[in-house]
This record gives sequence, structure tokens and C-alpha cells, in this order.
Amino acid sequence: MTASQPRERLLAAALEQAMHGGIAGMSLRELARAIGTSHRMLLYHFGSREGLLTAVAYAVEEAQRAEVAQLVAVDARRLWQHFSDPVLWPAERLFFELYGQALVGRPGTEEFLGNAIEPWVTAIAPALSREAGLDERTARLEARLAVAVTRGLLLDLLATGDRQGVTEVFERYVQYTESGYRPDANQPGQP
Amino acid sequence: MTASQPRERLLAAALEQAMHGGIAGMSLRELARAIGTSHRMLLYHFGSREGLLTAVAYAVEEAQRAEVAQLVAVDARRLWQHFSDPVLWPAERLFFELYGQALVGRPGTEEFLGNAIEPWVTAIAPALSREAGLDERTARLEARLAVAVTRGLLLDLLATGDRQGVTEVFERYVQYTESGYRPDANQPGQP
DNA sequence: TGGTTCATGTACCAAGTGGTACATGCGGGC
DNA sequence: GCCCGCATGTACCACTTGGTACATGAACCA
Repeated sequence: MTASQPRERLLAAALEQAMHGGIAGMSLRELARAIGTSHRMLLYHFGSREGLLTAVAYAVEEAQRAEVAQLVAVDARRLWQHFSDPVLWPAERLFFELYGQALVGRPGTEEFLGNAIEPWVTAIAPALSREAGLDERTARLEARLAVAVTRGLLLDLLATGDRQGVTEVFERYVQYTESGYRPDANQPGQP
Repeated sequence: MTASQPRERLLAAALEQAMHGGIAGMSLRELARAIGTSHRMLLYHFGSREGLLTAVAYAVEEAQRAEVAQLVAVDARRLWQHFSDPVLWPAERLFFELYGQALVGRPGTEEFLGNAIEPWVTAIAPALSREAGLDERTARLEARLAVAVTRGLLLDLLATGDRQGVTEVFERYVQYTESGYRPDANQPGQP
């Protein structure tokens, strides 16, 4: 189940490699050389280049889901602390790489899109509903916003490397959510 | 200055093509065929494949900056209405594609990263400072958050296509900002 | 023992790759 | 007229690409 099967072993190695230098732009031979096998083996075990890409995308997705499952009911600051940890940056770069490729229709990455939002929202919303007493609809809205904020700030973080600065921004967002908002505050022109 | 110079004409065509089907995964010949020229011409005018990629990335960046300049002092809802318009989706897909490639170090896209955050913050912050009476530091924090929220929600939008749903989420964020937050809520940190 | 299945290596293929050499047209200045 | 610089086309280069054919080994089961 772990790395005993050669396919699993190769997949793990490919994943590892994908996190250092990307994967969408690599040829089978490049990748094979990098992980110490032959392009013949990659084709044997994954059928085609696209099959390999698909398998990697799927694995990344699965890792994400595992992450989510583990993080339910954790508070926002700890969650950000977790995601902004530099050891996760390679994985997050890979995520954005695959995401970008999926958006332009690169085969083998398309199904990646379907699981980019909904599973996260579904995983986070119940905790919000429970701990903040929100009705389900509102909890899902709030969760969707949280996912977007986290992704947007991760993009910032990966581009700038400025963990402290971005963390400050995240803190500001958290304080918004903690203070709740007053729908009666009406406007028109900003307060 | 427009499309009189052949290089400009080719660049415009390449950009156009890049928005429909991406560009990072295309070969020179594919691209040339798609825009009705020869790969020879692309190499002549851009020096190399990487030169072309760079030029396209640069043009996208420039278009972004123009967008920003035009949007200063516009209110948040109109801004979202603008960015979420389906006619801009191809451009935004291209943005995320280039961003993803830049994050994994694809040559010709690297400098893209440096201008992903700061120019936007600098363009937006003064308006926030002016209209909401925030000090400069706070205005920049707020602007950085706004950029992240917008990008995160655009990612959601491009993946799901659910403009109405995502717009609701954005609305929730706007209401947070409009109601202001109460730092006295509990929290020790942050003034 | 022999047969079967999975894993791997070697060698190859046609097609496509980025890039270059070279010839050709076409315009305006002299 | 002539030349010169830009733009373009044709033909080619060595190399890489994804994929396949085929042989071989190792492990297991009969």
C-alpha cells in the first residue's frame, strides 16, 4: 500500500520531483532521469504522459483532501500558520501550477478543477456552523470566503515570500470575522 | 504604436491566442499556425521561444497595470463586477497560467512575480486611505487583503463558473469592510 | 521442471522541437 | 539605376519527443 508496488514508488518520486521545479513543463525523459528511472517505466506504469500527469494531479488532490479532513474544527489562525509554513510551499506551488494548467485545458489536469472548491467548503462549513452558530447557508458562504482569502494570500506569499507581512493581512481578515459584521450598518458611502 | 509594426501585430495575435487555450504548453509552430504566421517569423521577431513567452507575459502585466490605473477610486462592488465579467475570463485564465508557470520557475515568466502584488496594492491603497480615512499602513494592509480576496474568488469563479454564488461571497466580504471591525472584540494583539 | 506474470532494459520509430543558413522580395534613399 | 535594411519563405539541422516492439530477467505456482 505504501511504496512496495513499483507504481506507487514511482508516483511518490514523481510527486516529490513535481514539488521541486514543477512538472507540467517536463518531458517524460527529464522526469525519469530526475527520479532515477527510465521513461520506459513511466509509460509502462502510467500508460502515457497524460496518465502520469493525471495520477500526479490526483495524488495532489488526495493530499489536499487529507489535509482538509485533518483541519476541521481548527481555528483560523492555526490553519493559516499551517498553510503558510515554508515546508508546504513546494506543494502549494505545485497546486497553483496544476491549477493554472487545468484552467487552460491541459489534458490530465481538468478534473482537478471540480475538486478545487467544493470539498474544502464542505469540510470547513460544519465547523463554522457549530462554533459560530451560523445557519448552513451562511456557514458555506463564510467557508467559501475563507478558502478564497487563504488561496489569495498564499499566492501573495509564494510570490513575495513575505510571510510576516501576509500573516498580518490574514490577521486583519480574521479580526473581521471575529467581530462579526452588522448588516444594519448600511451605507452608501463607506463609513 | 498600434499594430503597424509586425512585431506588435504578432504580439497582439499571440496574446489573443494565449487567451484561448493557453500558451505555455504550445510549441512555436503550433502558435504560429494558430495565428497565421510561420514559426520562423516568431523567432525572427522575438529571438527565441523564451523571448516570445517573456513578451507575452510582459504584455499581460502591462494590461493589468492599465486596468489598475483605470480602477483607482472605484468602489469595491463595481470593481468586482468588472473583474468577474465573463469577457475577462480568458485574460484571467492566462494570468493564472503564467502565474503558475512563474511559481515553478519557467524561464520567461519569472519577472511576472515581482509585479503580482505590489503595484496593485500601491494603486488601490491611496483610494482607500482617502475614502475611508485609513492611515497609510492600514490602507496598504486593507488593499493587500482586497487583492487576495479578489484573486481567490476569481480562482473560484474560473473553476466553478458560478458567478452568482461567488458574487454573494464577495458581497459578504464587502459588508465586513463596510461595517468596519471592532478591535475591542476580544483579541489582545493588533491595535 | 516448465509455464506464466510482472518488471525492466535496449533499441527503435516517426514526428515534432527550437533554432539557423540562405535566398528573396520589397521599400525608400542616393 | 543601385544598394541596403527589413521582412518573409524554404529548407535544413541536430536533437528530443511520446510511444512501441521485443527480449530478458525474476518470482511465483504448478
